[in-house]
Amino acid sequence: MEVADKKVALFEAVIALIEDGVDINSLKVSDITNRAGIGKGTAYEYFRSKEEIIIQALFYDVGRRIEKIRRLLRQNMNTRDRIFTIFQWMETDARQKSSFTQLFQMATGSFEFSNSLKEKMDSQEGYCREINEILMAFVEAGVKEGVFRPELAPALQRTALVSQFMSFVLYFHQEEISESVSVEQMKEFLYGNIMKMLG
Amino acid sequence: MEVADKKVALFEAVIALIEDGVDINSLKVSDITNRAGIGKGTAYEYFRSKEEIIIQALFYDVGRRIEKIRRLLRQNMNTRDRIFTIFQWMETDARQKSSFTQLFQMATGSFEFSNSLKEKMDSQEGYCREINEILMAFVEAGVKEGVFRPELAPALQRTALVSQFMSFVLYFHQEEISESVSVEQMKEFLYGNIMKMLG
Amino acid sequence: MEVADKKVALFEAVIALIEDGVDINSLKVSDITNRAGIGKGTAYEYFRSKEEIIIQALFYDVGRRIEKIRRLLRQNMNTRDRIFTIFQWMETDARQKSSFTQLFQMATGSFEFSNSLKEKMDSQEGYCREINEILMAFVEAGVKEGVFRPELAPALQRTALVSQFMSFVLYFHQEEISESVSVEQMKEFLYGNIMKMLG
Amino acid sequence: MEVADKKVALFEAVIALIEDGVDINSLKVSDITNRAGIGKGTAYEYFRSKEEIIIQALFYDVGRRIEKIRRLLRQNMNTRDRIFTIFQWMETDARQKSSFTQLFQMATGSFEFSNSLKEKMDSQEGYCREINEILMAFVEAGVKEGVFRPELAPALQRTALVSQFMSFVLYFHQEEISESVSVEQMKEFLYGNIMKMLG
DNA sequence: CATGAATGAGGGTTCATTCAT
DNA sequence: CATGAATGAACCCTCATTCAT
Repeated sequence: MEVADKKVALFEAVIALIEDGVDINSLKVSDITNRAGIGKGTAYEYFRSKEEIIIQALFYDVGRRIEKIRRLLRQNMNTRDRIFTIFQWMETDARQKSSFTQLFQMATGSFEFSNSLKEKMDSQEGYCREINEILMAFVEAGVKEGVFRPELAPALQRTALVSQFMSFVLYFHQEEISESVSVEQMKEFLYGNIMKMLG
Repeated sequence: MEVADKKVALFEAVIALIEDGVDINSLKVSDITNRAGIGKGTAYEYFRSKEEIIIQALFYDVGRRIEKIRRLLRQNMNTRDRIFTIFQWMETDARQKSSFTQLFQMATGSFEFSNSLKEKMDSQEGYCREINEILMAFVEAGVKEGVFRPELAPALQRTALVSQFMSFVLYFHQEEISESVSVEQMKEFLYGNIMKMLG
Repeated sequence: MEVADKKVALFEAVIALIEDGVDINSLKVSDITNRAGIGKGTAYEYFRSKEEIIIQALFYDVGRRIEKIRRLLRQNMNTRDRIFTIFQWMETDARQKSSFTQLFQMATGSFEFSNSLKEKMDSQEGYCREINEILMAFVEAGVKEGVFRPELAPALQRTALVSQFMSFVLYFHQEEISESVSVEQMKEFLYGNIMKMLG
Repeated sequence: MEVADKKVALFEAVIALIEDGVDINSLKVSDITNRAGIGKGTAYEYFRSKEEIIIQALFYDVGRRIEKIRRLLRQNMNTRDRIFTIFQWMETDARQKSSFTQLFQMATGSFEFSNSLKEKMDSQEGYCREINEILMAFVEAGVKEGVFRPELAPALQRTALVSQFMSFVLYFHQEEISESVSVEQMKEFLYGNIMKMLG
C-alpha cells in the first residue's frame, strides 16, 4: 500500500500540474516530484522513466473517471437522464486540460510523446475500448428503451452521440459562446440534437 | 521575395515533417532546415526562435487551407453542395496529422508549446475567427436559402455544424469504423444529421 | 564475532562478483549487499564507504591466498617442487579475474579507484611486501639449496622468478597459446627458464 | 582535416589526463573537453559517447606507439640491438600509466569499461595481433640470425621474450628495486635472461 | 547574406549514502 | 543493531542558439 501511495502521489502531481495548465510535453521530473512532495530520485524507485510516470498518471486518471461514469450510469434511469448524467460528468470530470482531453488527443493521434513508447500507446486503446463499450451500452439501452431508432447501425448511433458530447467540451473552450449561451441551454440543445438524430 | 521564399521553404518543411508523422514537440531545428534544404543558421535570419518557425508554419498552412475552402465556397451552390464541399476539403486538406488537427488541439487548449509564447497563442484566435466567419456565413446562407431554421441562434447552428465536421475527422482516426462504413456513407449520415438538427 | 561475520560476508560477496566477471568499477553497493544477503544500510554499519568495502575485500582475499601459499611452502621441499607448488596455487587461486589479477593491476598502477583513497593504496604495499618476503625467502632457500647462483643480487633473482610467474598468468589469458600448449608443458617450460636464469 | 584535428585534440586530452594519473574510469567528459580546450557539446559532434572518445583515444595512442616501435625495428640491426631498442621504446613510450599499460590490462581482461562496448573490445585484439606480429617477427629474425634456438616453438620463444619486457615495466613500478639497480643494469640483466632462455 | 561548427544550459537518470523505523 | 525507502549530487547527453568565416 505504501508503494501504491507513492505512485498515486506522483500521479496526482502529474494530474494537478496538467490541470494547472502545464503542457504535458514540458513536464519535468523535478516539477512532478516537487509537487508530489518527494525527492527526485524517489520517482525512479517506482518508475523506470519520466514517460512511464506521465503515461501511467494519465491512465490512472482516465481510469478513475471512467469508473465514475460507469458507476453513475449503472443507476437505473432513462436515456434523457443518462445523457444529462454524462453532461454533468463532463462538466466536473472531463473539462479543460484534464486527462480526458489528453486522451482525446491520443485518439486523434497527435500525442506521440516518445517513439519508444508506442507500444504502451496501444494498450491505451484499452481505455478507448472501455469508453466505446460504455457508449455502445448506452446506445443499446436507448434502443431497448425505444427512444433510439433500432435500424440505425450502432456505430453510427455512437458517432452521433459522441459528436454532441464533443460539442459540449468545445463549448467550454469557446469563451464567446459560453458567455451568450448558458450551460443548461447548451445541454438542452445538444440533447435535442441527439434525439433528432437518433430518435 | 527572396526572404519570403526562405520563410516558405521552412514552413513547407515543417508541414511536410508533421505530415510525415513527426510529433510537433520533437521537431528539431536541424530537421526543419535540412528538409528545407537550407543551413541551420539561416533559419535564425528570418525567425527569432524555433517556436516562431513552427507556429508561423502552422498558421501559414491553416491560412492557406482556409483560403482554399473560402474560394471553394464562393462558388454558387446550395447548402448540400457546400456541406459536401467541406467534407471533400477535409478529406484532402484537413486529414491526418495536418495542421488542421494541430489547430483543433490548439482549440482544445492543450497545445501550449512553451510557456513564453502564450501571447502568440492569442493571435491564433485570429484564425479561429476566420473559421468562425466562414461558418457563420455558411449558416447565414443556409438560412437565406431556407434550409436552416431561422429561429435557432446562429451560434447554436454553428455548434451543430461543427459537431458533424468533427465527427468526420474522428472517422478517419477510428480504424474500426472506417473499415465498416464507407466514406460516402459517412458523409451522407453526417449530412443527414445536420439537416435533422438545423432543417 | 558477529561483526566479523558480516564483514566477511560482504568480502565474499565482492570476491564472488568479481569472479563472476563483474568489473570492479561497476560494482554497486546494492549488488554487494544483495549477494551477501544483508540489507544495504547494514554495510554502512561496518564500513564508511563502498570503496572501503571493496578495497578491504581485495585485501582480505589476497591475504587469505597469500596465507595459503605460505602454508604450502612451509612444507619441506626442494626448489623444483616449490616452483610447481606456486604454479599449482596460481592455477587454482590466482587465475582469472581474481583479486590476484586486481592486485597485479594495482601494482602496475592503474587501479586508482578514486582520488580520495590513494592513502589506502599505500597500505596495499603491505601485501606487496608480504609477497616480496615470500619471494625473497624463496630465493634464499634456492641459494641455500645450491640450485640458485649466490652471486646474483636477490632482487634480480626475484625479478627473474616473477617474470615466469607472470608469464603463467598471461598464459591463461591467451586463448591462442593455451590451446596449442598444455598447462604441463608450459609449467615445464617456465621452470626451465627459471633454472636457466638463476641456476 | 579540421575534423581530424578536433578528434586528435580530444585524444591528446584523454592521453594527457591518463598520464597525469587520472583513472580511466573516472574521466568526465567535461574534464576531457576542458583539457582539449573545447566546449563540452563539441565532443558530441565527433563522437557518439564518452566511451567512444576514450576507447578511440587509447587505440590512437597505442597505434601511434606501435607504429613507432615498428619503424625503429625496421632499421637493420642484430638481436641485441633490437632488444635494447624495445627497452628504450618502453622507457619512453610505454612507461607508467600510458595506454600501453591500459592495453596490458585489456589483455588481462579486467578493463570492462562498459557492457555495451564489448564488441569494440574485440577489435582491440587487432592491436594485440599487431603486437603479436611484431614479437613473432622478432623471434623469427632471432632464429634466422642464429641467436635463438630454432627447435623451440615460436609461441614459447615469444612467451620468454614478453616475460622480460614485462619485468622491465614492473621495474619502473617498484621503487625499491629501481633505487638499488640502475636502468642499464636491469636492461643487461633482462637481456642476459632472454639469451639464456632462447640462446 | 548563408552557413554550420561550437557552445553550454538544461534535464533525465543513477546510485552512494543517510536515517527513521 | 538492521533495514531499505528516500534522497540529491553528479554526470552524460541533447539541441536551440550564436557567430566567425
